[in-house]
Amino acid sequence: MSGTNSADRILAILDVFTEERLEWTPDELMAELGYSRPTLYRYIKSLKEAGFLASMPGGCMTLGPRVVEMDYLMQKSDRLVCLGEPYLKQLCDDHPASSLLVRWYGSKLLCVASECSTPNALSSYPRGRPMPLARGAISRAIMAYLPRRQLEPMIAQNLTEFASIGLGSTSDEVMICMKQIRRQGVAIAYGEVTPGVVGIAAPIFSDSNAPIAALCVTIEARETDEKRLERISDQVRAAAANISAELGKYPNQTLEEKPFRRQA
Amino acid sequence: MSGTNSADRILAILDVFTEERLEWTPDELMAELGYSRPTLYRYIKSLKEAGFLASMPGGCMTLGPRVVEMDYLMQKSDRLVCLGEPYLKQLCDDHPASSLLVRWYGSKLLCVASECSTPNALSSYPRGRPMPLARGAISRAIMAYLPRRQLEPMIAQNLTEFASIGLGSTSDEVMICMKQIRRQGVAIAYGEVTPGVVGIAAPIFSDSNAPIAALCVTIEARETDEKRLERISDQVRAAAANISAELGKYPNQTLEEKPFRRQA
DNA sequence: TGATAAAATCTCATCATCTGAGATTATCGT
DNA sequence: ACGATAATCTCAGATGATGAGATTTTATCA
Repeated sequence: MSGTNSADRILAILDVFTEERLEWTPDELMAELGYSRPTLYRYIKSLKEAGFLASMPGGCMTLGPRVVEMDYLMQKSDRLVCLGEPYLKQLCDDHPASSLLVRWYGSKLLCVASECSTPNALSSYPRGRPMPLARGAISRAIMAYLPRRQLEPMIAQNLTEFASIGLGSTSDEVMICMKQIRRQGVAIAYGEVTPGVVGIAAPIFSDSNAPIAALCVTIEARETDEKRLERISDQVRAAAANISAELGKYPNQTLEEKPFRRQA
Repeated sequence: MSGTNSADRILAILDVFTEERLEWTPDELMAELGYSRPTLYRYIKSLKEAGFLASMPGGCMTLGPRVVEMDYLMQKSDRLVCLGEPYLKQLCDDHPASSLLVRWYGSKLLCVASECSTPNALSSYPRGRPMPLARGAISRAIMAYLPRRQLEPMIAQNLTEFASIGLGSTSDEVMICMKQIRRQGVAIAYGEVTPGVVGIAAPIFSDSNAPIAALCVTIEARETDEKRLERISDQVRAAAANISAELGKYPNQTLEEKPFRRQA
């Protein structure tokens, strides 16, 4: 929880900047957060110096340039994105579809790269857009490969959700579905996230064989058929496998420096 | 400066995540930052809960999903970006060039949107890429419209830089250049940022008439001539004026709520 | 599966530093 | 230059941050 220590109180300031409200005056922030004037200004000063906030002409505060820069940094240095982008392009060339690369953050799924070959903006998923955690091909492609210890409580927690999709009403039934996904190498979901849109996703693994992301193609159900679906599945499976292999092949420099446990 | 208060110490953690080094183990962070183990873990916990950090499989820390989400939020809700994007596209359709929208953050210039109609990646400026503060058409297009109080110390500080570009060796001479930019409505720079590339930039104003951004077209010098340069200048000037006008026309909701000074 | 090592968290006494009311100074608009 | 608002400073009190070491949790391997 947040609120007892100053670390959380500082970071809480950034929470109030939402889509509905991207500009706040110091007085409004005082009212919203309940901080005293000097305290708030102290916090703001730190956040401004770090670039997370910026003052607009007029005294209003907004999110600062550091946010944009950090995202750029992450994107540019993200080997998953760099390796994956050509595959996204290829998939969109081959099919009237969207293709996305989605990262698994333990408690969040976040699109980190996407391509789109249809003018329809509905099916486009730009970078930064969060994804539902317990719905859709992406989520399942990753979950199916999680170790039991992580998977089981997760299934238990979202059992009603799984039941409503029709994956099964008990944990065991859902586990069987997951096993089947593992056998197939892809997860397919019909209209779970967007009605009328099919999602085909395959997991991407880090060099330690943990699923860290998924490659997904979404396509209008009426644009596709059995045959194309199979072709897409094959391509997605292969692309995800390639990306995984490449991710392991050239490990980050930091991994070399990182002390290996059993080495010492 | 940072370091005496815990606010800065927490935010300092995020500073060590650079392009060269995007993964850190807690022990490495301890060594780098000099924090004790419990303290560091307390900080990490707060940052992880806020989503600014995420632990990778293996215990390494990376920047977290919140960064990407916040950027998405900023981009999606940024009226400057939304209004400007059609103009960027238009300019790239009309010329073999890059067009960018650059925000002025007081102490930083940051590209917030860009288009590119040439395959040459050199001249492409993706979102998030910082720009040099005292060089190029963009910087000058904005500076020329700053109030004297801000402009004069800035010129004094970067006088050698201006001299090397040939804008003048004294503050007064540089001020004359700025005046000329104001008369022309655009700033043009020949190869100041990238050799062989011309930049044409015009300022964008907030509703309170402060320059908050610039629209810029960059084009290879050999792709252009006097005539085209003039045409681009006209277009850039007009587009920037249109964006400024639109920015003022539909103010953010928050501006309405914001207490007006003279109203009370 | 259980043993073992490493990682992460907890405990707690000390004291540094955070806090907030009010005064003061800087900044802005006319 | 003036008046009004915004931002910072001062300072005493006390809250909450800190770090050494113990402990628990998690991961690794036989």
